[in-house]
Amino acid sequence: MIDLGALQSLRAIDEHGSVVAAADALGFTPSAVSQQVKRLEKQAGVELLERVGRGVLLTGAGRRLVDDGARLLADLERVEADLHAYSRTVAGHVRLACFSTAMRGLAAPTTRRLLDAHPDLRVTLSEEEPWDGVDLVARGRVEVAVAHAWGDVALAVPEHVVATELGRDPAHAIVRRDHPLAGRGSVTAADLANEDWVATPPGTICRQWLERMHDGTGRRPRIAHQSREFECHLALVSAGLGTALVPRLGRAPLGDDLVALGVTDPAPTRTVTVLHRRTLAGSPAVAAVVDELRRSWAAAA
Amino acid sequence: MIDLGALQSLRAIDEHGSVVAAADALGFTPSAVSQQVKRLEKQAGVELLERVGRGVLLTGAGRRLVDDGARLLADLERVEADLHAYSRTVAGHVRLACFSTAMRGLAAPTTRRLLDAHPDLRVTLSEEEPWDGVDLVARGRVEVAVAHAWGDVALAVPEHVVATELGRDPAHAIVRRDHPLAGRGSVTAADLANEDWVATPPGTICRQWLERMHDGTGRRPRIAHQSREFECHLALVSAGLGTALVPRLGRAPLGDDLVALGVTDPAPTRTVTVLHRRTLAGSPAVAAVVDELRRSWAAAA
DNA sequence: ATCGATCATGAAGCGAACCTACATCGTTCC
DNA sequence: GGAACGATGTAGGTTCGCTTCATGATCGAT
Repeated sequence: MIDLGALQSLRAIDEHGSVVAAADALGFTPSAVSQQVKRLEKQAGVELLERVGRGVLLTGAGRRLVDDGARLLADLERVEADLHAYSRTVAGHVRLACFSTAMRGLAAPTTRRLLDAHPDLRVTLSEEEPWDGVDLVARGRVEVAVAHAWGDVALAVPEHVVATELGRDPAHAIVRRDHPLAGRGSVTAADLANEDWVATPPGTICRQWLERMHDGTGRRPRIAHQSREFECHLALVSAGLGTALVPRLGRAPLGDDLVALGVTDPAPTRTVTVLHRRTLAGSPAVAAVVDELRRSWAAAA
Repeated sequence: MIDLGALQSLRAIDEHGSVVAAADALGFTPSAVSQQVKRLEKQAGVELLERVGRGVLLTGAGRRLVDDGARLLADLERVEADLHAYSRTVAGHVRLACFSTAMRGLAAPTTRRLLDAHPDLRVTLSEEEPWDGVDLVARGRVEVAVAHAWGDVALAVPEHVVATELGRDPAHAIVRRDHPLAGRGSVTAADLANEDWVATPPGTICRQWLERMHDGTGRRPRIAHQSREFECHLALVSAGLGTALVPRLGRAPLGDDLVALGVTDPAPTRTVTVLHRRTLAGSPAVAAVVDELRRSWAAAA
């Protein structure tokens, strides 16, 4: 790899016109500068200096190297300066992991605003299963994650990760307007014991919550249809094929034929939290992302 | 200044996920990699790694440095590769010094063609007094110069500079169509002994030649008007204010009212040469510039 | 809960890299 | 032709950086 110290010396020779002057400017002896260039020539396999008279001149390759290298050295200084300014500027690359509905309902508009407000900020979104969020943050694969936990169960996070609660996101029972319960503003879990359900696949958190909701009734929910996408749930309900339990966050607008019912006893709500490593709290970029997520949540509520 | 070796180590830690794995990949011991990062932290004044569990993770500043540094390291490799390819590609920066008329008549169109043919080539033109050309090349201030010497006097060049003759450029006597000599295809210096001259200022090469042309006649030329610009000479001749001795190279098209007369005994011609350092002959960029100049000259002749 | 394995990092020592001092050679100017 | 100047070799010493070894901390398994 090219030695940047030697490259600086070569540039100084070009700038000051002689090895002596360059050495003088750099605080070295002329011999040192001469040896640096010789080493550079050896590892590059090209002649860089040419003796003419009692001085030296850059060869073609030498000039080329100085021209290109000047940009390189300038870039290096810029990187160094940026690093020093790191704790004062919102810039750099923040990776943000979200579960599906938070991606649609929260992260997408938030990121749009962030990029508009901070031109030097780069945000990369990735959709991840909610239970992976904590791990991704803890292992440093992402800077920020949006995760959720159903009900009151606090999210278990390692000591070096900090979780900020955004708020609670309720799930509503979605029924057709011609459904017997459609007129009620809210219903209890017991009211829904006999529904045919459109559910997410077994093992998903939403599915588990649907089953938990039936714990008090003594029977299992009747799963008539299943789909990963809540958009499909709405379509199935619309077609009169069952009832769906759909989180508010990221839910598409309901058609005129559908009604969302609040559910209580127990209330199916999930707690949405933002996660980041404790040390990254000092990063203005991470702080900006977390702040904007909180602001977006508050604005939507 | 940031140590690029340490930067590579930091990147390896990010890539491989641990100090041990990074050291393994780089052929170092884990201790060495750890110490490199420590040094980097000290000189940057920022924490770059954070211990979590029995491993490490990049801090915010660390990630920033790795992101920015990756581009830097890639640039460095590109520069190195370009240097190795130097002797095979027409690229880089060539500075070309020209005297005024060669700039207009030769260098401008030639450079246009060069840039079109070689997108990675950069050419910088500078107008210089002709007698400076040799010096500029010899001292490495420009890569290529176009110079001229009047008559048969060969240009004196140092041993490490090579001069390539492009050809000879005649000066014509410019007279009005109603001038008594206008009908003759060519005239002798003696024919012109009684003209009123439009000349360049004293000390210029063109002025010297005008005086030399009168050596055989036993008298000095009558300088009626003087101007640095040959464009002005033509205008003055047009206005019937005298006769001008104007080189063919770079001469603007003559109006219908003007006639150019060839001159002999002695013939005022200058030899135009291209100059470059001997070692730069190996540079494809310099070779391309010289070749194209020769081609342009041949095409114009 | 304990032991062993894994990982990062410190201290000590050694080797190589790199700079200084000095000498030499070529060039230029007086 | 000699003196000054500039570049570059050589020898030597200092410093820097890697390895070895030891320590502390954490995680997983028995």
